[in-house]
Amino acid sequence: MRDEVDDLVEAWGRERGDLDLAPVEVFSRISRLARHLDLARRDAFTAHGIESWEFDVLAALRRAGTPYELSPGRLLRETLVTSGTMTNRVDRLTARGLVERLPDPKDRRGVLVRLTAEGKAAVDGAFEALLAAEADLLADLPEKQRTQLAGLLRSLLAPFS
Amino acid sequence: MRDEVDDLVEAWGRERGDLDLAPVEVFSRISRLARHLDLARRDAFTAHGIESWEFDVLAALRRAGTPYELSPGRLLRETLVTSGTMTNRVDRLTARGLVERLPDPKDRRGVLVRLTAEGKAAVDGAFEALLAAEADLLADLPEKQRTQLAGLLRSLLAPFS
DNA sequence: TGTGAATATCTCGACATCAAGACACTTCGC
DNA sequence: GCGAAGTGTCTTGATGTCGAGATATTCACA
Repeated sequence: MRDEVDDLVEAWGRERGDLDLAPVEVFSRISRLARHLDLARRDAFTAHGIESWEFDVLAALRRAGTPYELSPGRLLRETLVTSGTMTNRVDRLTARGLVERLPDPKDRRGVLVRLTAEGKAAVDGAFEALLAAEADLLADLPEKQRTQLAGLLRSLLAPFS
Repeated sequence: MRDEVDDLVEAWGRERGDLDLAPVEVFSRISRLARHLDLARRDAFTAHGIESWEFDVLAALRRAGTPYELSPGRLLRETLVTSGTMTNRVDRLTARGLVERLPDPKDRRGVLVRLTAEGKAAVDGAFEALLAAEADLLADLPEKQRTQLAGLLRSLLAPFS
């Protein structure tokens, strides 16, 4: 079975046969899979009427557990965006009624963002759709190999944490 | 060895113990690795005075082989951006002297984008730096496992091609 | 050869993001 | 307690990308 990266490596090999292209075999596939995955996510979420960035924020709140509240600062660290972006996102999610802003009782500088009942329903539905779509992509991979893959990826990712 | 995704899966497991989170173990790691890799790429390229988007375009031309010419249309398919974006990118690369635009002798609607000598030197240097940085990230992974990982990723990616 | 569909590129307006700075409140040391 | 440094959030301006539309040329076919 051949993929796009085989072509990529072949082309580079023709032009730069002096280089060891082994890293490309791994990292180029990771980048491309991430791009395809983004599109698959987008599709899965569209069916549930939410966008990827909305899911990122709602999912962080959902994972926090009841009462589903986090500060904007915490949210931006979870989702790796800047504060200006998070302000904008919370604005739009508030306008859609999926979250609400409340003053932080412990710190009068601060604000808490809380999932509404609709927000919780939306994120739960979207997450199930995402898992289903992802499970499809993995359907051809036997469980043993899937576990092996997860383990290898973990060993690459762990140094960053 | 534990990574960020172990935490993520643990949090979801607390909240949604009813769901099979196996896909997250694979795809969330792929997404996160892609993000970290982007940053590593950025760093490697910065040392060579070019940006990631510049590399994407220059590398497509470089891989095409002499005379290092491709049409804007071909470039946008290679790099997965829209035509408006490619026009803008070619403008900026032309301003930097890394590529030049020439009329397509075969099709008077068309244009060819050609790598200049400086462009070729820039992309070759940047690619070597990228390979070195990526090799570092793989340093702890024995060759056998690296090959195994590449193969597993290929089997996920191939269906998209 | 002429006509309409397809193709190739560029232009333009909208928009999400980032980065830097402003503002309010809190915390810590004296 | 008082002042300075730190923290948390929001505002603002710049920028890169997308998407739709405009223009020019080529292609298919009658």
